[in-house]
Amino acid sequence: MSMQERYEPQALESKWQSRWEEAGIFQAGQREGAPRKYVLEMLPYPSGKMHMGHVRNYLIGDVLARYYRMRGFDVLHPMGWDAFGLPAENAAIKEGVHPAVRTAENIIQFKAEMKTLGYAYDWTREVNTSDPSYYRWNQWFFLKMRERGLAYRRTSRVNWCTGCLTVIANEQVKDGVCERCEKPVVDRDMPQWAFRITRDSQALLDNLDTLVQWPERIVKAQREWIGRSDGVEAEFVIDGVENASLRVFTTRVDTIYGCTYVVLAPEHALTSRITTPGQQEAVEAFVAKMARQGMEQRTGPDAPKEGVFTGAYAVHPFTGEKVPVWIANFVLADYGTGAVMSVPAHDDRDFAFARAYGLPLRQAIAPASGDELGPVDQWEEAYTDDGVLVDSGPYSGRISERARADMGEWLTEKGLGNTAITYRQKDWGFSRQRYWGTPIPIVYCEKCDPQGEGIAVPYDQLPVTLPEIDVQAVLTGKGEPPLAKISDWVNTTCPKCQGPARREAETMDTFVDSTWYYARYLTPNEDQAPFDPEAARAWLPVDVYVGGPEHATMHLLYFRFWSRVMKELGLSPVDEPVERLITQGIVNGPDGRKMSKRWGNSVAPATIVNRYGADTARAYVLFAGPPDRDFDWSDDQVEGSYRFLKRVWAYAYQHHAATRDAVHDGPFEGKALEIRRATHKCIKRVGESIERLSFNTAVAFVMETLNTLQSLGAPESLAEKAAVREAVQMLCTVLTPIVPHLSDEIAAAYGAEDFTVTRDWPAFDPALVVDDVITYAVQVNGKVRAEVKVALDATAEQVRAAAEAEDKIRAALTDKTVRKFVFVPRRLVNFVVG
RNA sequence: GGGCGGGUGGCGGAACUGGUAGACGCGCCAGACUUAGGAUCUGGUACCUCACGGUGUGAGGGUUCGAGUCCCUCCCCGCCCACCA
Repeated sequence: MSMQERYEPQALESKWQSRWEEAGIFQAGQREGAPRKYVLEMLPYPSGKMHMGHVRNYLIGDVLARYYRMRGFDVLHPMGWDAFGLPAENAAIKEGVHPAVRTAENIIQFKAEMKTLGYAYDWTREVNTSDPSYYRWNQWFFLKMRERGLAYRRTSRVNWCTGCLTVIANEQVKDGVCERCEKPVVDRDMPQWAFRITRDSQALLDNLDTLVQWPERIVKAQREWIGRSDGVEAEFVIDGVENASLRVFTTRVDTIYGCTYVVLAPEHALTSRITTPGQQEAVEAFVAKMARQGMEQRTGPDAPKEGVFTGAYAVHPFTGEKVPVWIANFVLADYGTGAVMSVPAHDDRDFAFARAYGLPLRQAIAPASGDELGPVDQWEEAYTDDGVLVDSGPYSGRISERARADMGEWLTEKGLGNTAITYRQKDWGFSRQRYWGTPIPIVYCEKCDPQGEGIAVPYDQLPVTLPEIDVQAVLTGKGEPPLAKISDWVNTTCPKCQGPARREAETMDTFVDSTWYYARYLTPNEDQAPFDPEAARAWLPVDVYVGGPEHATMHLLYFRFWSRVMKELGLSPVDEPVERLITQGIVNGPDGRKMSKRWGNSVAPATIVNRYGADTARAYVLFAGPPDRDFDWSDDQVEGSYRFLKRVWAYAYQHHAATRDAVHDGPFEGKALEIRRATHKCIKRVGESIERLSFNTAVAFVMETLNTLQSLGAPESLAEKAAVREAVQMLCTVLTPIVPHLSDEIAAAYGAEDFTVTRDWPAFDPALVVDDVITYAVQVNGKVRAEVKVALDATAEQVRAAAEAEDKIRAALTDKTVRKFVFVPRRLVNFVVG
């Protein structure tokens, strides 16, 4: 095959893309008996256009997928669409286009754009989460989980827009007002569906230790998010109110003798019962104000501490003293018991609150060092460290840690409390008042289900599909949930009594869709189950999962939770869905700011592909820096990557005619040997770089190799020609994970009839990756004074002799005593002189 | 406030296990080919110094024959979480 002089990426790239597709080389499950690798990137929400973050994300997976294939694995590398969601629904409200229509258009565009980048996907497994054949299994999972008590209905707090008269998402609340109508947003308690993820809080926490190939920061973020605290609950009986007592949760029961009052969340069930008539007005006003504020405002970064006295007193379990009961904004109703004991001397928040309201301080802990802190009323801040208990009755003199254990035991014995473990993690509320999502397969029948708990739609009636709608009339973003407006959909018959019933009008959070999609790719057409458990045994867990670190605590926790559920249901063999997680950094604009419309600093992938070709885009994005690091876009560097590819092309072109048929069995000496050495070092280093995800250095090593080859000049002898031919072939081969189109084109020009990615990753010759002459640095007292070249296997004595023969070294050693001679094989020697 | 990253030439970055700091690329300088080049090729390029030599990885200290890398103290930048008792 001939080769043209100019590198013209556009034409050759689409040619190879179609050839790969025709040959079906990226379809998984074709390599009988080969070990398997499942490489996955987080599936995208199909907006109309890709951005550079997508390009980078998929590229990381793509390089690995191609590389593993060359390493002999049967690789599964699928792609699909997280197709439900808010943007399409918002667009529908604004423009009146049906979300399904818009989403379908977007998918076509997005997919076409992805294809221009040459990703090695198995498109035969494409999944669309908005397709009934997919979301029916969301419904199936929901019913299974409900049977197990893992999905339930509860009352919980939502953002209620006072203008739109509807529930809105957190992202739609800006500074306490609705971003659409700018009316105030308030908290409102409403019935919601939730998944009992907290059942597995401890397991999810424990299993983090097994995720050794996850980035430390993600593991830490999850640990923090689950937020286990070990402490005690202690009971405070309300003075003078029949059968009223409250429990506080504390991790610092050792400070309890310093407790001078207790504080409840305004929403605490006891608040209204214990408030004295004199305080009623103030308390009600405060509670009302809190309800108006919404959580954002109330507990935000610089919300001041505010509270009010209820008039009630509670009995301190240890001292029997009566301490006042307050309510305050900073106490959270949904954490611990919704009540805290206040120890202003030893807690920062309590200190600030006590100071603001003139409440008393009492010291209960002294520094273990014996340092005196002075009178507690004059403290500038709380003393929050552990220490030795003081003024703590029988516990005085004990150290904090011991005291905690002893006091917990005492409370348990007296029936005034118990040790307790609390988690920050909350159950996952997943119902949404949206149209564009999975319908929750529940109906309400007043006759069979007067409590309104919901009756499951029978499995054989799944899927409950979304009805056709008049977009303009239904998707208004206002009032009751869209589906509630479709009377012939929402009105149905009760599966139990066949009488009239209403369907649940809420839909599922789109995070449900992304909990298990990776398993759907295994058998995307399965219609008896979400997926075939047999295939799951073959392919799970996912070997490599690539996505943004912003998913640390939501998606990746839901995903792990769901994996456990799938195992319980006998569908999947594994607890943990993913072996190795890679989180990629952000691609910023050239100005260092996040690419966005606002700054006008976005660079569209399509622009780069059109101008330079996909391979340049690929090489640049990989070369720009390590995958987990952010980088700023640089047009100049793109140009540099393009230049590099042109140079590869030029080298191949230049020697094409003379070397493409050159065969030589050896020996290789002189220049031919140099060429081969460069080639084999390149194979070794690129492979090692890819293994450790250092794609930028992989590219750099190929550049370096090319520099070396070029400086060696045109081949003359047959041996040299054969060496150049090998060099070109190997360059194409090791470059194919990075720039696959260029690689295949050059390889074909050199006579290849295969695809480079279907080759085995080349083995390097170990004899060729070490030079036979080594340059040693010669140091005197740790400073480099000279270099010497010696044979590879030179002994310490030989290197020392060579070093001492250097003028500079001789001069530096004159009149000095060599106290020590350090020899580091193949690197340096150091004369330590005095 | 907490957690996690990160501070290395003019810039992006390299140095994987303590061993010649600055690979590779961009930019810049000089030259070649050119009517011209923002095309391509060749050479140079950490800083100070004419040179000998010296100085350099955010600052300061330490360990070591030897520190970008390990230890201690501190400063700055970015991201995430944030009144969780």
